[in-house]
Amino acid sequence: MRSNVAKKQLESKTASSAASRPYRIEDQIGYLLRRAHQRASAIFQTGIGDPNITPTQYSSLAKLDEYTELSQNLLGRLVGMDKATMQGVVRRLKERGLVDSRPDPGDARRTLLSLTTEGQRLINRLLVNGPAVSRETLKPLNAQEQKQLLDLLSRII
Amino acid sequence: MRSNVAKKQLESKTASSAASRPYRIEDQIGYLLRRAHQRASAIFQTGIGDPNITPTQYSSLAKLDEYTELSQNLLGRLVGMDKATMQGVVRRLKERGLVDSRPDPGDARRTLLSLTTEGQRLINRLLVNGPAVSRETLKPLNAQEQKQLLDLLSRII
DNA sequence: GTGTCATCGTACGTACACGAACGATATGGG
DNA sequence: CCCATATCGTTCGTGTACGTACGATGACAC
Repeated sequence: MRSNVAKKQLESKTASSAASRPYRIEDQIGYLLRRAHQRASAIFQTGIGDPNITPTQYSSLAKLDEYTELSQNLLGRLVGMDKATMQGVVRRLKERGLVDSRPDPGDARRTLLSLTTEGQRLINRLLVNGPAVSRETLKPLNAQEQKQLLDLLSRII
Repeated sequence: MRSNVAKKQLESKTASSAASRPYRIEDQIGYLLRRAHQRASAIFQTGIGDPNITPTQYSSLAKLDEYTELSQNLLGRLVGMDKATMQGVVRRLKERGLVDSRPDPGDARRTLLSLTTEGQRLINRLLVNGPAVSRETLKPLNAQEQKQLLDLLSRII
């Protein structure tokens, strides 16, 4: 009841200014990002070619393919993951024999990660499907809009 | 080694067509959505006014404020959450005394959810901060770009 | 060399997110 | 009325995601 009064007051107040519309959850950037990320993950899972590989695992394997050898911490920074999160991702990849680790000879705090032969073989295969997954996710937009969306997203990160 | 050969072949192949650039993880829509969602969540957590309320809990409380009473399943559809995920969110909100439930008199499968007095008071307070959180998240973009991003995101959901 | 401070990896707790399986209930066709 | 089918909510398992705290190591000042 108190809220209804408050809401009505807010509505009449904002209705007068054309620029600000009423606050709706569905129009908020955080909500839209959550939903869009959900859909992208679902498309990834069905299209990447291995249902047991997650988006974060895929990013990690792809970065190791690119750099050959990386410390766990640096890998985390490159793929935008917290070190605590990275720890879990790496542990699972090691358990599956996709990633190997050895102590850094120059810095005893570091663990150097690299792909195993099997991990190399897997990421080579998955990378083929990557473009199709992105294409499917962006399908509702035309080429110019797709480019724009990627640009806008990278600017709010 | 095998991958390096493959990568070079891919590069030289795609370099010839101007439209398709080399495949980089950082430019993929899924990766950008994950990073953008991370940042939005972080801003939400520090700005919404209660560090113990998560974005999904906030959406749920806001929808209950809007509709007064909803079944758990319908609430899940309105905020874009799986029923299994919804179950955990609702359980935590009930444990904290923010949400109440009663059996649907007309359908014994359903549970009707509503805000408690405390839940109503909390969401009224948090909704005040909602616009500032969205504003901060979109800060790197100008007004037209902000509008465009919201439009593009809603179209790929 | 010693103390101070930062960095790296680990461990624990909390909270999404979803697939799969399950039991209870509802609904429509026969 | 009865059965097939669908829906609703729960439970289990796996995997992010992050805050916090911790111990080991490294870097640097003094």
